[in-house]
Amino acid sequence: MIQKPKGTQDVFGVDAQVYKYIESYTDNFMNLYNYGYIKIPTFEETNLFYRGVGESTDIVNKETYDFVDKGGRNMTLRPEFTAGVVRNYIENKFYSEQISKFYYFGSAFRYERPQSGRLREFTQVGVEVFGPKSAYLDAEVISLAYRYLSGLGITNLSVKINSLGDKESRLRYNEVIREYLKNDYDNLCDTCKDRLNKNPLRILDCKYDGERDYIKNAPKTIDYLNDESKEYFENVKKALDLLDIPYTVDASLVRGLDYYSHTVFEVVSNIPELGKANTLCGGGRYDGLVEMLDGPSTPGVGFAMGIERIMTIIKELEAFIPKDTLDVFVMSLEDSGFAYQVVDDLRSNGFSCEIDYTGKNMKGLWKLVSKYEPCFILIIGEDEVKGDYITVKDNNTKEETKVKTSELIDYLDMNI
RNA sequence: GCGGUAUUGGUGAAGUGAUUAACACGCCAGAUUGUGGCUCUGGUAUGCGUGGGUUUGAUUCCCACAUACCGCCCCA
Repeated sequence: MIQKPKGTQDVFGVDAQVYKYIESYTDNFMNLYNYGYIKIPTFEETNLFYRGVGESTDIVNKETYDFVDKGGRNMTLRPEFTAGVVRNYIENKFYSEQISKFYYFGSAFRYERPQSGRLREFTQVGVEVFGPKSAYLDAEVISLAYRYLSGLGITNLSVKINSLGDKESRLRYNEVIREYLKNDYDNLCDTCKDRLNKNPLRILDCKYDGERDYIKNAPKTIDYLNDESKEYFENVKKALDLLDIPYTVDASLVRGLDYYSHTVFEVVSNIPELGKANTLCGGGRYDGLVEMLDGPSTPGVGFAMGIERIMTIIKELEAFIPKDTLDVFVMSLEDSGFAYQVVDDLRSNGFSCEIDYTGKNMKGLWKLVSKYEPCFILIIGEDEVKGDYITVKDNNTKEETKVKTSELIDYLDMNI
């Protein structure tokens, strides 16, 4: 028997309802903020992710699904969306506009060891905004993430923010941290020794070294921001206060991807079912990325969140109660096939409708009624066909009414 | 990629080196051929993740592989 590939899942039943609910909620919600839906390719040239996400990241180093297509091209299944959205922005020359706001919703792929809340094919929803560099915009994106999640009924959220500063601040900070860690080099874990050269910021984020006091007391990026970066960060915080978004500044928050600058943030949930996979949303500002991918220098800001983790919470909190709303169940007690015509007619008129196809007797048909819980039950037997009427039973009041066949649609319209 | 635990029907599961693999839910049929969700009766794994091995005999022991979950790592 062929099984589904490792780290993938079939989504059906209640899960599928929750998934579709989130999807349509997303469309409505993003419309409120005037973000436009964008659908980008599931795979791109491998190089895009190398340059966009960053060669020093694990995502690109060892977690991508790479393949060579029949034309000999190196391709990669998208491990995230930002690089692809930026590529689209540049390729379609959206930079002729003052501002571009996009949102996306779809699968991303990472070759990882699966665990709960961590899949090889997983679903991300996210936004990217290009053009203006405004603290209000950073705050909009953060508040959007927060309100999106609370709008889904998720209550136990916390927002963490930090600033990495601009390029100048970051370079200066890198020197400071390297100097600070010079004496501690031998105590660092192997990955952090490597990080010291490539991306020293990440050491603060290390689960192992990050727990040691020496690292906890290490210089923080926010202490080495230049005046401009410092002011920008202050303005973001002010804007968040203005919007009444609760947040905490977490100086050790640096995010794993290379492209971030200035504002970085995460939204985490503290419900135990998520375990360690409790980061619902991660994002920030990436002012250098468009330029890095051969576009004109353009500021950008965005985030991504994981739908599967959101689904876990929604189900746990019972924030979403799925309802089967079948309008009508049709019972056929004669064999002219007339009942099937009625079903077709009802569906054409916008009523959700079901009928039995397995030739059940009365008992079995009523069992189906119990299962589907329709609003109305139509009984079509020989008497009805002969008399040109249909017996309509209201499943709430249990009252039965004889309705002329030609007046059935009107009757249901008035009573449903 | 490293370490650990697990894998029995549609589902939740009990169980044993050798006769019919418990129990419960679900599903199917009947009691009840024009009114149900209750009850009762019967049916429902030629099989115990896959492939090897040990054995007179393995679902039970051993090995490998696969998958799931937990920890590490990483992140959504």
